[in-house]
This record gives sequence, C-alpha cells and structure tokens, in this order.
Amino acid sequence: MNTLSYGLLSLLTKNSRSGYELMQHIQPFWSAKHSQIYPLLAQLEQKGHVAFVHVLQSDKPDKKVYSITEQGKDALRGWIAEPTDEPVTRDELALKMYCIGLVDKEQARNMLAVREVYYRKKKERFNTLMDKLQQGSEKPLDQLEIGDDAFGMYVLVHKATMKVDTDLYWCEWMKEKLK
Amino acid sequence: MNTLSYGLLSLLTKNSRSGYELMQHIQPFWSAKHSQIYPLLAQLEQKGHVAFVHVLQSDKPDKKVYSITEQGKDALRGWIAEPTDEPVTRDELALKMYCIGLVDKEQARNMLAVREVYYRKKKERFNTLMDKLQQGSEKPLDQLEIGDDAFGMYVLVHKATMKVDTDLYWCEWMKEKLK
DNA sequence: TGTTTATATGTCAATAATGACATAAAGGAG
DNA sequence: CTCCTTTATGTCATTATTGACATATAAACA
Repeated sequence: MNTLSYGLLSLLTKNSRSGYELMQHIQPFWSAKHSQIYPLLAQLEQKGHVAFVHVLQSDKPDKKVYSITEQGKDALRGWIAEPTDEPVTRDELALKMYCIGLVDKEQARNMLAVREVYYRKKKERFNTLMDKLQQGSEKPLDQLEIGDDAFGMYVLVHKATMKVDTDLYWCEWMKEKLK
Repeated sequence: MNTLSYGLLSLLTKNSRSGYELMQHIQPFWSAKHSQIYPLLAQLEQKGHVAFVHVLQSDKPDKKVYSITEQGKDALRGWIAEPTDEPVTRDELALKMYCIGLVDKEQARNMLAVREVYYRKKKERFNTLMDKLQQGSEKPLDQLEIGDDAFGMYVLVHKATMKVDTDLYWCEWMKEKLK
C-alpha cells in the first residue's frame, strides 16, 4: 500500500467521508487527483480496511461514504511505526529562479507576483480552516493535546500557515532584490 | 519535455557538468534519481539542447560532461515564459501527524526527533552551500543582482534556508505540545 | 589482498501520478 | 429552456518517478 492510501485512512479516523470529500480534504497536505483516489478506495475496500454505504442526497448527486474498519486502524498503526519517508518538494518556480538572469527584471517581477497571489489565496484558505477548527472546538486551539480529536488537524494547519508565511516573506524579499 | 529536463538545462547555464554532478546539484531543489536523469540527458542530447564531451580522469572514473547549446538556451527562455506549475509537496510525516492520537506521546516525540535530525543536517548543508557561494563571489552575497551569475543559486539557497528554519521551528513547537 | 565507499553511467520493470475521457444529478444564471 | 458550475464517481492511456539490477574505476581502509 502506498502513502496516499494510508493518508486516506488517516482522514477516515476522524470522519467518515466520500471519495470526493477525501480528495478535497487531503489536497492541502498531499496533492492527488480524484483519478488516483477512487481506485485506491476500491483497493482499500477490497482489503477490508474501509467499508462504505450509499448515501442518497436530494440536493446533490448520491455518494459513497467510506468508514475505516478496525483492520484499517491496525494497518494505520503499523504504518506509523515504520520509518517515515523524507518529504519531497518540487517547485518549478524555484528551478526558473535559478536561471532568472536569462530574462529581464520586469518578467521576473511578474512571475513572482503570480506566485504571490497563489500564496495569499492559500494563506486565506488556511486561515478559514483554522477559524472553522476553533468554532468546532470547546477548548482554545492552543490548549489542544495529543489525545484531542482536532489536535492532528490543528498542528497540520499551523505547519501549513508557518510555511506559507515563509513563502510570502521570500516573495517580499525577492521583490526587493528585483527593484 | 518535462520540468526536470528544463531544470537540468537551468543548471547547465552556469556550469558544464556530468550527469552525476547534475544529480547532486539538482537534488536539494528537485528530488530525482540518477535513473531518471541519465535518460533525460540522452534525450536532450538527441534534441540538440545539450552536447557532451568525454572527460578522462585519473583519480576517478571517466565522465561525460554536458554543456547547454544555443538551442537549449532558447528552449529555456521559452519555458520560463510559460505559466509555472504550482509547487507540490508530499510529506509523509504530516499525514502521520494528522492521526498521531493513535500512538502514545513517547512514540510521537521519537518521530519528531528523527525528523529534526534530518532538518538539522539539511540546514548544515545549506549553510555550507552559502559559505561556498560567498567564497566564489567578489561581492557580498546580499549585494548580488539579477544579472550576477551567482544570483539564482543565492536566492534559492536563501529560500531553502528560510524553509528549513521554519520546519525546525515547527519541530520545536511540536516538542512543546508533546511534553 | 579483500572490502567498502564514492564516483560514474546505464537499463528496465514496477509504481505513482496526471490528464483526458465519460457519465450523471442538481442548482443557478440568463 | 439552455448553459455553466459544483458535486459525484469512475476508467484508461500516458507520463513521471522510483527501485532494482548491472557494470566499472579508483581511493581508502583493514
């Protein structure tokens, strides 16, 4: 089983979700298209790690809501105990910046500006996520502990926020360099 | 042509390098194994974007040193002008942290400690890179401009350093949470 | 002298991931 | 009533990436 499969199981420890919802919720932390997720869910179901029920909706198309099984939780615990892969980042803009001297300042500034917009939108989304998290929690978020249900999501959104802030700082710094 | 191919061309705008050296130099910014790089270099050579010469070495095995051609530089400029893909990050530890409540604090702390060592080593490597960059430059690094040869490498190493510092801050923050 | 490590280049099968194609229900805008 | 968007699920061909296999030179170490 690949990492994304375990990632899907991870999400399902908190809520039962459809494939479509899983896609939306995992994407901020692990980019994956629906065409990868649906086949993996079918695999997980065959192995008995998840089970699903058809849920009929009147306002939207019907969906298949997946839940993690006890067997799935066992698999998850086994995965967590194993050595963790190193993180992988692939940023095309970084490669372009390496040889940015090939183009003029104006074009370089423009590339940075596009990326900055992307980061700002991303930051907004994480802020929204954090707000929603606070609304669903009795405790203030900074008092959440490892046992609390929202702890995992909280530390991830915090990490993501720190990262996007750093990315924005770098953009600002670059703008100065390209003045 | 894929992004990695352009990344290799980017590196070759600064120095002629062997496939092995290209692998070592691109990995901090775009993870790729030699088994991906060698075939791409062969492709680039066939297309006339790079050319190579055999270089005989007495202390080490002989190598093929690649240089970018004018045609290759044109291809690069075309690539830079195109819209840039969004960055992709895949961090298995983040997925594990989402459901960290499945294991005890001790195990969680241990996972963080392993990752912290990884980040510290990475930070060391970027510090070394920055030192080497300064040694090879007449100007102080913070006075480099877009036209300078070392500018691209400088801004990338700066970005990487900012990122790894943020990652280390997050590790420290997590350690507090898991006390 | 044998062993390990780093350098160096390559192929190939398997896996991971994307993009295109396909379908369909429901809501909203015009 | 038609078009567009969102939700929803799926398949399949192609591309990207990895891991295993393969070979070879040279230094360092025991």
